Amino acid sequence: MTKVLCVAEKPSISKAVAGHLAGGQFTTRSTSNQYIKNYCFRYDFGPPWGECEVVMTAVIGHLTNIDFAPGYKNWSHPPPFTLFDAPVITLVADDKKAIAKNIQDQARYAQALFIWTDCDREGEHIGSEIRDSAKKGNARIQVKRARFSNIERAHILNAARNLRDLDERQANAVNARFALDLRTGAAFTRFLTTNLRPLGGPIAEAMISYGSCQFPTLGFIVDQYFKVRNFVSEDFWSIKISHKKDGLNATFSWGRVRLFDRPSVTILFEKCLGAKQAKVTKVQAKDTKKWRPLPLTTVELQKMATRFLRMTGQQAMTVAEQLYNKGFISYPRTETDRFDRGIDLRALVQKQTQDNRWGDFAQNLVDGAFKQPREGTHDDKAHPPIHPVTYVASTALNDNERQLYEFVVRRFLACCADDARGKATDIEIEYGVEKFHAHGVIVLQRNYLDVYPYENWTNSAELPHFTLGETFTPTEANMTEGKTTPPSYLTEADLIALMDANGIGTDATMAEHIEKIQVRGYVQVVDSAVQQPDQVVDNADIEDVPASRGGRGSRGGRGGRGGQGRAVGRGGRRGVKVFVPTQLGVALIQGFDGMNLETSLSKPFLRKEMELKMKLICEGRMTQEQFLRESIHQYRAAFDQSMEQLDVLKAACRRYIFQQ
DNA sequence: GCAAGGTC
Repeated sequence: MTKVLCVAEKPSISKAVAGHLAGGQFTTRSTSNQYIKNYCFRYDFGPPWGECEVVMTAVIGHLTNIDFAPGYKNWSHPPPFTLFDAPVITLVADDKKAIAKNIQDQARYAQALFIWTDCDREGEHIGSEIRDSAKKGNARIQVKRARFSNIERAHILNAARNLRDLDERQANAVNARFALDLRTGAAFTRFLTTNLRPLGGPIAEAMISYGSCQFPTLGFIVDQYFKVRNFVSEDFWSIKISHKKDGLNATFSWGRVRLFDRPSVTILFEKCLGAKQAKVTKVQAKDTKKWRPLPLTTVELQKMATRFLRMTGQQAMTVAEQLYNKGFISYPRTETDRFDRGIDLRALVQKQTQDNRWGDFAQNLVDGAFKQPREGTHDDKAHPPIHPVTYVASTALNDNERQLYEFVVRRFLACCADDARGKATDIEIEYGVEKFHAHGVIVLQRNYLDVYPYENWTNSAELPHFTLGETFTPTEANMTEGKTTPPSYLTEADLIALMDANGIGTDATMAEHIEKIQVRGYVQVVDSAVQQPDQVVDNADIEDVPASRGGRGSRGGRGGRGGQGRAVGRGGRRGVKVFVPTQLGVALIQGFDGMNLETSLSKPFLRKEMELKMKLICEGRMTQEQFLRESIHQYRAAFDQSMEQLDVLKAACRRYIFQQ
């Protein structure tokens, strides 16, 4: 009988797949790694394999790592620039040796190796590592790969009958990234650390690292810092009308919103008052709805956890992993925001009916209110959206686990419920020559909102009844004045959103990068209520520094970030944690920006370009060698310029760290 | 002692 070795990317998958293939009939053998088990069973893979004796096992992520050859361990000799073309070696990490050995040993007895790693780029690369280990034990072993994106039984059985080949290109793309990140990271880190430490003071013993993800992340925070500091507040004036009728109040806002010139507003306001009567020019009532949320991705989970659960992204991921490892929720690292049609969502909803917090809501879904969730546009083809897989009572969980599990469940139930529905009314009036409008919503059916307290429909005010052509004298008409407010610093949710939009890091690593730049002393987390108040137009010395994205508060300045932020009052949001750069963080970004490198290291573009080139490798339109030649050349040029202009960097450090 | 990517 054909003997087959199956290897998954993580222990949980090997267990789940073995369970499906063996139909529960397998024997378990432990290995010398405490997390890895070998599952033995029989399975018919169909032609050409037929009935096989199977050993199913796993790795724990990547098996190997790359490093420089021994002659390049010293930080100053040979000089860092040599790292751009120093020889690198691939090694099995110490803590992975037993895992690699297990695969090598098992391969000896097998005619075929079936790889069950995640179906993404990293998974393809891990597959190639598994293959290399297996071939050390059995050079002639045949290698195949299963393609699957969830661990539903039917899906897994289908994958087992339709084995493919490993995608060498994707593995190569990952190889290329590894090599480039190592060379650039090590070269710049050694260069910065050895050259800036002599300046003394707080950085005398600091490790000053560069990384293709940590620097752009720091860049976002420094950018925002200058946007806040360079913000110039402007006075504006507006007109507000309100009218009481039938015991209800309607507030009308001005068609021009606001103007930055007081005399003009005064004249317009007086014209309004002179008209005495306002006339209703439009009455529109229409059905409206507030959309239920999309299925949950990692990025969204982190954003929500930092906003509503008082956790950092890093904590949220740790807790999510615990819940996943205990079998309560699905795999927590996913970019996918759409469920495969094959997944039995109703069955998952059913499991939640026993809870005394959301059980009734779940029961109502089961009884007919269930709606197939909305489908987002992201699909990593490796994992489904995050969802609860079994019910767990809150008493079996610790505080953080309970909170996060509750969020995952509520989010899932909200996805499977109907949109909230309401009636929106828009009233437009003319008062003198000026137009004003009022908008009101009445919520008719809360639907998903009943199970999802993280959202509400708050702008819902019921308007009095108006008829077209009706005239009235407003109860109140006022000229108001205000000041544009500065944008606020980035919250962790903002930062994660920026990283996501710019392709910095992956779902699994974003939180780590944010953590890293704190550990390095580049940024700090502070309470926005403490930081915010005095951030308007002080420090004339940096007045001339252009904020790179968006610039100063524009006329009508919305006080948002990138156009999508909430307008935040001058006092900031009390208790909200925000990121501000340290003097070192500002010095590094200003220093690098001051050197005017052809390719900026503090902006996300370089990383984006690398992602693009990795895609080209995957599509066969670029080779790994070509990628490395071009990218290394590019970074090498930036490195040479940095060496030449080291003084600019040092000056920035002196200026920001020593205030000279 | 350096990166970023897996996963425990």
